[in-house]
Order: sequence, then C-alpha cells, then structure tokens
Amino acid sequence: MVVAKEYLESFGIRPSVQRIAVMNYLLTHRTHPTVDDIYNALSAEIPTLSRTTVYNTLHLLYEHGAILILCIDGINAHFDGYTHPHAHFMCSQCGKVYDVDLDDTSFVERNTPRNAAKVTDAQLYYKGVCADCEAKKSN
Amino acid sequence: MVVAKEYLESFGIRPSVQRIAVMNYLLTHRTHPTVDDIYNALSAEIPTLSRTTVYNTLHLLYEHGAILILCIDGINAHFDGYTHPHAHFMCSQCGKVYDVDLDDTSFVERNTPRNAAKVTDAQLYYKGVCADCEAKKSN
DNA sequence: AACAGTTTTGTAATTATTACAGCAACTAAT
DNA sequence: ATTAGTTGCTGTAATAATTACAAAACTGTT
Repeated sequence: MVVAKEYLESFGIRPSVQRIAVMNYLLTHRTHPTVDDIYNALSAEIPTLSRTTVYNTLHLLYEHGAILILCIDGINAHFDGYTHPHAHFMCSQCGKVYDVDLDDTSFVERNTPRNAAKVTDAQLYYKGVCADCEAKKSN
Repeated sequence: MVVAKEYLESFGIRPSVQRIAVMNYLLTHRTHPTVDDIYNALSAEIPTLSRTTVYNTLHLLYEHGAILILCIDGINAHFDGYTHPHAHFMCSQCGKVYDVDLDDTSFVERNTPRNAAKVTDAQLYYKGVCADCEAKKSN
C-alpha cells in the first residue's frame, strides 16, 4: 500500500484513500481489469466507493501518465498499471487481455505520424484466439 | 460502384444494395468514418436505410476481412476500407483519425503473442495532438 | 406464382460512460 | 480550534453507442 501511495506522489497525484486503492489494485493485479472489475474488487474494502469515483480516478491516473487505458474492442475499457512499453493481445472468445513483450520498441518512434504535433500514447494490439480457448474448443 | 460489388464478392459476401453502398463509401472515403458518418452520408441515396443495417453490414464486412474496425478511444468505432498494414493516429482534440504509413511491418509478426492460437488482427495506434489543432491553439 | 432462405428494418432494451450537484474531507491561515 | 476555501467523493440522472429481436421485404429457384 505504501508503494501505491509513493507511486501516485511521483506522478504529482494527491493520494486519497480511493486513489491509493485503485492504484494499488492495478499495481498488484496484472489482469487488465475493467472499471467493473476494479469497482467490484474494491467495494469490499471501501464499502462507500462510488463507480463514478473509479471512473474519475482512472482518468486522472491516465492524464498523469500513471496508467494505460486500453480500448481494444469497443466494449470495455481495460486498465493497466504497467506503463513500460509493451503490446497487448485480446482473446475474442474469452475476452482476456494478455501482455505481449516486445523484442524492440524502436518501431514506435520510427513510424511517428508526420502530422502529429505531439504524441501522448502509442499502443500495439493483437486480436485472436488464445491457446486456452482453442484447447477447449477441440474437446 | 462496380468496384465495391466485385470487392465484396472477392470476400465471399453477397452484394446487396446496402452492402455495396457501405463498402463503396469506405473505399472512396479514406476518412475513417464512424457508424453515424456512414449512416448520414448514405441516407440520402438510400432513404430507407436503417442504422441497424449499417451496424450489421460493418460487422459482416469485418468478419470477412474486408474492412478494419478501429477502437482507439472508447467513444466511437471508426471503420477503414483500406486493409493493407498501416497504423493510425488519432487527434484527441478534434477526433480525426489519420493514416500512418509504416516503413516496415515485420515487427507485427516478430512480436506475435506466445499464447495466441490464432491472430486475426493487429493494430498500431498513436494518440496525440495533430498539427492543425496545435496551430489553432497558438492563435 | 409460390416457396425457402436471406436481408433489412424499426423499435425496444441494454449498457458503458458522463454530467452534475450536493456533501464530506482536507488544508492553511488566523 | 474555527473558519474559509479548495479538493475529492458520492449518487442519481442523463446520454449515447450498440445490440436483440421480430416482423417485413427482398432474392433466387422450382
């Protein structure tokens, strides 16, 4: 919990109880949760938590560069507390989002859009079927 | 119009009037339109067109690999009739989506997710502020 | 023309997200 | 400690994108 607090402060974010809880959840769960995942998980420890607060907090964290927002399909936004450059893979069967390590991230800078005055974010997404779902299907 | 019809058939899609119109719109407008953009533009020539049909058609085209669906922000899906590998840049001020040419697309295959049984789609997105919006801001 | 299958339409439902306004908590100065 | 001022949280209500579904229209074939 101390880690999350200091992490927030390092991004210039004031550490409220709710912000620490959300940030901590993202730092300790590398599952790319949705707003509802986070809300449901934290409601137990913070019974007064509002869904709006989760939305507000996640946007605030994103604005300060503390987290990533992933919009892979158009259904749910997924959130990631691991901000080092990496890609994502979403299984269109089960909806899970997996991390994808990159051997070399230089292609991001190499292909920076010509007409961009400023680039704030770059994401590489894969979609397909994960090994788990493929195994289940062949049963 | 003939082009769109043959293009659909080459993907095994039966060419109805509505499907041809949607496909033709995407082939002749490289603007990454939203569902509403397409619906509004085609309502003139097909007054009976239903928004549901536009949704159905776009999903059908996507399933057959004839178009790309872009979910860059969580707000609107954007559609692209140009399926050759390329990236996209969205301006968070004006919402426009620009094409980004890639010098080399091999990084997509090089970083294919380990636990993917099948990859159906890969997208590289940039977010930021476009030159136009930056220029307006400094006035 | 009649039939079976496919496609389109329109309304209604669903659901993620945002707006907003009131309340609570915190900060800093007296 | 009290007050004023700011910041953050909450909950309801509104918004808006998307989907579900059933009926109507169309297509091609016998």
